Amino acid sequence: MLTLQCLREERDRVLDALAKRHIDATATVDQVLDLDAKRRATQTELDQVLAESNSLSRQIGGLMREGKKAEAEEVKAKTAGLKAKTGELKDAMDAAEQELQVLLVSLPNTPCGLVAAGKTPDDNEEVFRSAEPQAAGGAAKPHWDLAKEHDLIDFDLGAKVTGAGFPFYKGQGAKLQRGLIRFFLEKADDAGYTEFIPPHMVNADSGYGTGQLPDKEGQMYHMQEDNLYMIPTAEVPLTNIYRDVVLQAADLPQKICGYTPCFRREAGSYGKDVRGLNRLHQFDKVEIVQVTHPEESYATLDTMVDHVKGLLEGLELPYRILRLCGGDMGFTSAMTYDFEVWSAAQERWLEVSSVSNFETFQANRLKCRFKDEDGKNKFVHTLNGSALALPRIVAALLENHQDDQGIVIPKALVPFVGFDRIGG
RNA sequence: GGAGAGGUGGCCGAGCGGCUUAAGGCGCACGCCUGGAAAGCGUGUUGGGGGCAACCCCUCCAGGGUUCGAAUCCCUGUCUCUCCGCCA
Repeated sequence: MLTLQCLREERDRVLDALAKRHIDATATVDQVLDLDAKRRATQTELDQVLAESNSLSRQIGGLMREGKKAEAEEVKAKTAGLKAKTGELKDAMDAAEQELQVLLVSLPNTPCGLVAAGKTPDDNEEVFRSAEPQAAGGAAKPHWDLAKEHDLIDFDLGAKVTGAGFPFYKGQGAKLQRGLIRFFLEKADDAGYTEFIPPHMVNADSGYGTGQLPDKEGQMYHMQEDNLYMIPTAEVPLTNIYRDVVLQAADLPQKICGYTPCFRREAGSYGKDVRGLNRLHQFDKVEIVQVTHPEESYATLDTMVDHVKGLLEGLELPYRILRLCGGDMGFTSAMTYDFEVWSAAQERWLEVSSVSNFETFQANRLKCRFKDEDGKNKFVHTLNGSALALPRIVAALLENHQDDQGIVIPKALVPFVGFDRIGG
């Protein structure tokens, strides 16, 4: 959520930035500023009435103590009408505040200066590309065939037991999952991230804190009975650790990570690129999260990008990095880098990681602050990144590292999975 | 699921409907004292909002209610703890 202060002081900059998302927020922002002014005027008036009411009550208290009952009754008469008035003003305040909140929550984050104004994924800027993918020349088998051939993943069984998009991993396929998770967690540990195993369900406050609610309500599985949400990413429980927290400047940066399964309804995307591991309702992911000083966050974003690069290089996969354009960026992000790996059989790029700086957008909702040099509480910046999401990595590993007999496991991964090839 | 107890500042811990605009202690910060320190003394120490400012308002788990006045009384919710039941 954008801060009121920012809208008040930098209205034009905010509007320009939001224009990169192809949103004309002029009407909304001006309405916010109008409501804000109204709210403040009402508050001033309310404060005056409350001050008078408090003062009279104190007088009555004093008189009662001295036993001057008649005089107390006289003062009491003066309080008539004050209550109705405070009630009215409070209602006006609440109404203005609620309206304000609805509008504020509807505004996405402002893209940072480097972000281009494009509209579609085609307008994303490629900022890095690894060694060229090998031209398979149509010989490469798709991962769903390889998975079946080597009995690694059973999609039909998942469909029977749960539904489409919930596969079973078997034998070496299961070991590969477990090995990849360990590989990613060890690398995060080496980079100084503290590991957490968070809950896989969260309450509505947490969903709101990281921005899934109310914007993406329909994308999460909801347990109606207990009003809990299955996490769509570890970002939600991990970042919400910092909800309602005031940190010391010396505590920054906070670096944490965690492995969780992720649950996504993917409503509205049926039939689109859903073959094999391309799009699942449940998948595994290791997430890295940092909470930083506002001046450090973009340098931190670069180190997180480097971390993910290191992982993909360890897996010897061809990949590229995109800086998302305004039109393709998530609601809460100020800048996002997407990582895509090459699918040798599908002959297209698959997104495997998204690394974002949210600046104060989440911190404002989370009320996560730190005490700055002057002892004042200021909002931190939050960042996160997938490091990494498993299914498409598995797809790319199978497709890119296949040979005549089976699949070669990249050297760096061998100690974690416990074998150096599948098949053959 | 049943029964009971309880949520007060950074922490501990008092709190009779009005001298509580939250006692006292610990911790922390600053100052005095000291050759330096400890002790001692003094001052400050939740967060949010309004006002150019003096200052004012809100904040004792959350939301309602009673009252001129609520940390205190009533209702609802929530979380924690103890016991019983069930259970990996």
